[in-house]
Amino acid sequence: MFLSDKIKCMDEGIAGVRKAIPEVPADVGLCRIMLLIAERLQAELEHKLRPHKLNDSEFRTLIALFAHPNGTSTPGEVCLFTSLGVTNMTRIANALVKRGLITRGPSAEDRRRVVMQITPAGKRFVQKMLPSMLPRLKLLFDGFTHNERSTLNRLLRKLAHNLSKLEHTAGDSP
Amino acid sequence: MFLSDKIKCMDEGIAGVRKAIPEVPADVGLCRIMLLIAERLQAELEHKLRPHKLNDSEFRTLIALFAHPNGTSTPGEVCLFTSLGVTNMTRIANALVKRGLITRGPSAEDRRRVVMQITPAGKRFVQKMLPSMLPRLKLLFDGFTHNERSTLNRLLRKLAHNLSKLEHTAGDSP
DNA sequence: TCATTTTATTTCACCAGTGAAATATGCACC
DNA sequence: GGTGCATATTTCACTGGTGAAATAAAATGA
Repeated sequence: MFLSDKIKCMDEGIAGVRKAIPEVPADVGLCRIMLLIAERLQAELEHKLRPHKLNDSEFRTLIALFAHPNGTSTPGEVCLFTSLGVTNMTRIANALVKRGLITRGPSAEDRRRVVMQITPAGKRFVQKMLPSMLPRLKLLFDGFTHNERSTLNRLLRKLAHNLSKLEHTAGDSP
Repeated sequence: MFLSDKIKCMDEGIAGVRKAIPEVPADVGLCRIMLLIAERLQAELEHKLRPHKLNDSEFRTLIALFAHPNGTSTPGEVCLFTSLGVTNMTRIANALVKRGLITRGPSAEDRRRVVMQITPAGKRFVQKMLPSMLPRLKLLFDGFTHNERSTLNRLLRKLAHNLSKLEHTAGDSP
């Protein structure tokens, strides 16, 4: 089922709810559409990776190492850049090691730490893979003017800012 | 860690990648920000539900039934409105039945089908729960003008349209 | 009518993320 | 120099989504 059909159904559904409980604002539609888009976007990102038996988390991890000086970093630091949970990193790194795209070993300076390093094969993979994703990315923003892109960017960051403020407040007060 | 910090780290990370591979466009940041927002938005939605031992999927299902004539529908139809996979519906319905919020039984007209019906307790739950989520939703769009909301809506739908077009094309051609 | 196809739901095995707790090391302060 | 706190990684049990296949009941049509 296509995303546009899902959105149509969602619109209908929300219209029904708002008829039953009129104080529900139209903004819930905005939220739901973002969730649907994100879901589909994630699927789109994984589309190219699947044939190579990698998922998006693993790819992000690989890219984080790629973009790092010496191609080395530690699990905790990689998680900062990728927004992945540290507890997932063990499994993700295992998978990448098994695929020969990174190596992993104990750190010399701090024996609590582990250093992950991208291998030459890993670098080649990123350098081949990343550009091959760009045409579809271009299509994704097809018809967007420069202005629209920057407006979208601004509005999303504004929303993110509000979300961050919400994180501070417990939220079950009144 | 707050969403705004995650976004800051993500921005840094992408800047690093773009320095290494300059043909990577800034649009990847737009994509990642949407994914981060969606993730956080989902968490926000589930925040209120968690004390009641429901997750968002279960709540959406309940609402779909609530908004339906007679409060009855079938798993397949509910999935249309909620964008949930049919295979999840069995588990979700099981949970809602156990909580006494819906009933489930065989259909009289078509014995392949199952009818799900919201119970009075389920209706009460929705009527109490939904309005209690509105204050935080209001905060979420705090500072957004009417115009900004509709622009965001328009741009997201435009993006969704492009995503739908991508779904048609296989995508691994050149 | 009876064989084929379509539709609806369920089951199952698998993948991926999460929080809490375990483990191990480093660091600071007395 | 040992005690207690902080940091880094891992393990584990649990939750939730997915696709493929099983099951069962219509619908189609020769």
